[in-house]
Amino acid sequence: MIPDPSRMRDGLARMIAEAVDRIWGPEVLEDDQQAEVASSSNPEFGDLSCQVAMQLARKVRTGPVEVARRIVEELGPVPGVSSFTVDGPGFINITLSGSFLASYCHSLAVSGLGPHLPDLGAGRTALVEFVSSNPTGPLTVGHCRQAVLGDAISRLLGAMGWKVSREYYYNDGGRQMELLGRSLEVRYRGGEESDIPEGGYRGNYLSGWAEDLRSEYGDGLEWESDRDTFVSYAEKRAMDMIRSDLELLGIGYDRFFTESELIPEAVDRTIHMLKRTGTFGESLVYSDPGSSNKLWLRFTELGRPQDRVIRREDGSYTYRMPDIAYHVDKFRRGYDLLVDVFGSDHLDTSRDVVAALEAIFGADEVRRRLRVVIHQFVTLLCGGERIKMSTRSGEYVTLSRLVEDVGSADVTRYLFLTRRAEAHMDFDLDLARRESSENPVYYVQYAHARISGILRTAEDAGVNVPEEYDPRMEDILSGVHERELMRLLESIPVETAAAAESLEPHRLTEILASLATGFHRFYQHVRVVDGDRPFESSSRLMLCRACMRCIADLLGILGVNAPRRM
RNA sequence: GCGCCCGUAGCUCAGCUGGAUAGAGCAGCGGACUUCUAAUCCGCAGGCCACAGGUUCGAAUCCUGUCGGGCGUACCA
Repeated sequence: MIPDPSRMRDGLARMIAEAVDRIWGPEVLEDDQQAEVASSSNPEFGDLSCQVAMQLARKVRTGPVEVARRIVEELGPVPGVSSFTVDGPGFINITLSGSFLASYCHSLAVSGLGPHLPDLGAGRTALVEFVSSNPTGPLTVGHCRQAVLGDAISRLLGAMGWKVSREYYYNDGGRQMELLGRSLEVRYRGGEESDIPEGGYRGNYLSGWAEDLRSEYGDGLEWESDRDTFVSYAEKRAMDMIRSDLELLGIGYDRFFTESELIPEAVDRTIHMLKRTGTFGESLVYSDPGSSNKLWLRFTELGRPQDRVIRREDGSYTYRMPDIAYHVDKFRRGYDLLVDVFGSDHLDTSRDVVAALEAIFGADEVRRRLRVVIHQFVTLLCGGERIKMSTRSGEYVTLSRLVEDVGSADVTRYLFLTRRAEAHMDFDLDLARRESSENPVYYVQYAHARISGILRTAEDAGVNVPEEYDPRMEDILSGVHERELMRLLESIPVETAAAAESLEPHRLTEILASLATGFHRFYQHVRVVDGDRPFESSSRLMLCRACMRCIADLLGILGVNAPRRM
């Protein structure tokens, strides 16, 4: 059996729980979680630790240190563990054996991180919706964060065994598109700035489209008769622009889903469902007292702050309604997991959508299958100035401009992923550019490139990593620096799984930084390739290769390249 | 006003389903290249974890309140 950190931890937790059962009886532990075995914070406390003794002390009326001692005594020797100690207020600290760590690292070196990541998805399907910006102009810095976040979450789930699809949903039939078409038409006929309607779009990109439109269709188009041409042309150009912006970051979708694919059947059906689900015999949907055509949804009945109009006087829907119908559609399509990635400006709407879904499918079902990630806004600092972004005014920093200014998709992606979604983010453009040689990304990539260099040197010297693990390697890797690096590698699969479970890709940047530091430190102290000592070289090379595979695999999950030379 | 998010080193941020001395990058200061890449490493300095209470054997982490900042509070999306 391949040595594996996750299995080792689970196994130890189970053994500890069983030991507790044998000593104090099965009713003492509330659940298996209580005996959880986690990474130790500090090497002097071993590799792993368990704090169950401190939690049990009161219940079994024994001091925590004594509780820990009895558990350790009951455990006896465990394969893969070199020692158990009781430290501090009652921690059970566990030191893994050199052979366990070395053979695990051999597996990493040969097969990479993949086989050691827990199969959380187990082939189940997930749909990740992100960006979903209406096609009215180029994507901005704000979308950039969401794009990178959604893509990284998708990759992360994919790495954990989920079958992931990415979807972009947009409204192609609403008032916004009408305004966009109208704004294009003004440019097309060479109208004045003041002709652009209230709420219309003023970006320069529209002039270019207008020119192209003229050369394609001539200059005889009229708003009254060719409305659809203007609108659909604008939509097409806008979506082309969005797609190519996303491509700059290496982001693609499995499907672009438009609102018109829903209307009218799906929306009507959804309204029907909501009508039937009212409590106290009262429908969730009710007509406006002043107009039979206008419909309200009784959100207050669902614990939301206020009722909302879902269908206007003229029969068109407000944005919440198709959004709910779209989510119903996604539920119906049978995905095991739905992930929505939204900016904080959509929080309120999202809550309403979730409330409506709970009314239709039941709260348990929704809680089990839908997870919403809300990220905070990005403030762009440029020349010490804060830039407020707005697509409509035409004043904004576009995603493509940003990627160009930062100078690299890798850097852009990585920098956006170093903060957790809920944290506000100041993105200092000057700093991103200026620091680009001493950037956290390059720090990590450099570790990868350095190891690649070692591998090249090793190849020239005829040193390689054997296909099969050789138990004698354990002795070579017993030095403090080797040991330290193996300890670090041991924690990676578990940490990665935790990042996936919480949908927090930023944790991978933390893992990568510590991995790179670990390697750089190791490199400083240990010579790997030594022509006179082939077995030593090969053993250490194995460790380097394990490290390199982990870095490459984790960077891959973030969508960042792992260069072999820098 | 109400709802959600945030407040940790000079700056940007990790750490938050409670645990053992609070971390990183940048900026500052001082060291280390005859070496598989110095885009590196080592050291120093820098903190009432916004504030006040509470729960606990134990709180940056959980609860309450206060003060700051962001977003939302549309028959726009």
